[in-house]
Amino acid sequence: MAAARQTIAKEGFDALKLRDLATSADVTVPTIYNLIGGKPDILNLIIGDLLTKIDEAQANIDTSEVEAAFEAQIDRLAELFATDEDYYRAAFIAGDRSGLFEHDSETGVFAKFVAQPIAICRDAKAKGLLLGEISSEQLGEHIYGSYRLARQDWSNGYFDLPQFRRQSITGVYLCLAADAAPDFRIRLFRKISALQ
Amino acid sequence: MAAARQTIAKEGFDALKLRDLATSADVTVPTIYNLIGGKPDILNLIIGDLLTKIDEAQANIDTSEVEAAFEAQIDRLAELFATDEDYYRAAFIAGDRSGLFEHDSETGVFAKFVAQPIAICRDAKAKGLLLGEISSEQLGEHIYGSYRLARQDWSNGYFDLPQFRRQSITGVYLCLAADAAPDFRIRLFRKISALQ
DNA sequence: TAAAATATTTAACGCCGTTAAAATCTTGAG
DNA sequence: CTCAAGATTTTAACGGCGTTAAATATTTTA
Repeated sequence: MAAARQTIAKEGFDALKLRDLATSADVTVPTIYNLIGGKPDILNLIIGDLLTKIDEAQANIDTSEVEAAFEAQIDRLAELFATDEDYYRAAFIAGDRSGLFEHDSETGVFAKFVAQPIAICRDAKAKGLLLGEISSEQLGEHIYGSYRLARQDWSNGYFDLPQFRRQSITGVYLCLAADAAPDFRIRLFRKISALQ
Repeated sequence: MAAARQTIAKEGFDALKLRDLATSADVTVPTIYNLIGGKPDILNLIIGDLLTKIDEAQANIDTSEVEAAFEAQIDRLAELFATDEDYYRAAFIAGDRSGLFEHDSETGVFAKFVAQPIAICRDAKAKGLLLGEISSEQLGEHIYGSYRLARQDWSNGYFDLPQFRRQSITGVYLCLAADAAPDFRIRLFRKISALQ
């Protein structure tokens, strides 16, 4: 698996050939089938590893302050991705291709991650930062969408990690500003301008 | 090419085998190579066709009214996709995989399409609908992002065309509301609630 | 009508994921 | 310690894929 990680990181998932992998791990191809399985199984292990790492990165984030909460989530992810950028890019591409982030499943990845921004939005509404003219569900879904799009654009190689961070946070603040009460909105305007 | 379109529409791009294609077009495989080229060339023709159709769909849209302009753009696209949903889904997936929408190229697809919402935002600012606290470039880019994400989610099969329309338009209105002047903002709130 | 140019097909190559069956190594009872 | 039973690894091959050189058939041109 270490050899697979390295190959995927350097050359992408499609470049991973079982014969090459066997050579670099000093075994033969059927041994890989015996120990791990075929290519889809390798993919599943990579995706499982990805999700574990993301969960670890998102654990114990203080959500008491709205802006800090969102920024911390994104910063933690950016830091995680930076530890092995090629690998995480490849892992996300593999995940995207295998429909990892489909919306329907109640217990799926999407449902799990979209719940966080929705909860923070509810909190912000309770604090009077948001007007409540737009439902927390709609707002949270689009906030998560901002992150998802930036993440995809980064993993497709359209831009680098610093820009992933900028785009994500700008998107989050933009969504919040849509429903923000006057003072909070002005604060968001400043932050968005600073991110340009 | 008609046979290729049909196969891609029904079974996706990966399911397109040159031998099957040759059989269904009543020629042999090397004839395909002679007339069209290899698999990447077929992909390029599909993508070219896709872009042409999109251009046609977006031509002659009245941009004098802000909300109507955005809604018309999205509705025209949704109508186009509806004419052969499987095919357009497959074509977009092929396009995404070949890096069709990369951001950097000055003359690329991204630069071309992102220019439209930016222009409409400038117009809205001039009309006093937007405050101008957020730059038209930032706003336009995120508006285009809302559409892009919804389009990707649709083409990945995460939701259907009606929801593509809903998600796109909600995203656009959300971005606009972030920088909207009071009256315009209230109008957008109503539209967003209605779309829920 | 014959030769030149073009178009199509035959037949094969190399690469891929995958797997049955043989060979090797490990384990445990007598 | 020995040797059969079990688990592991390797050998060798299969079928399917995109691709292409070379032979064949067709069309065009002089």
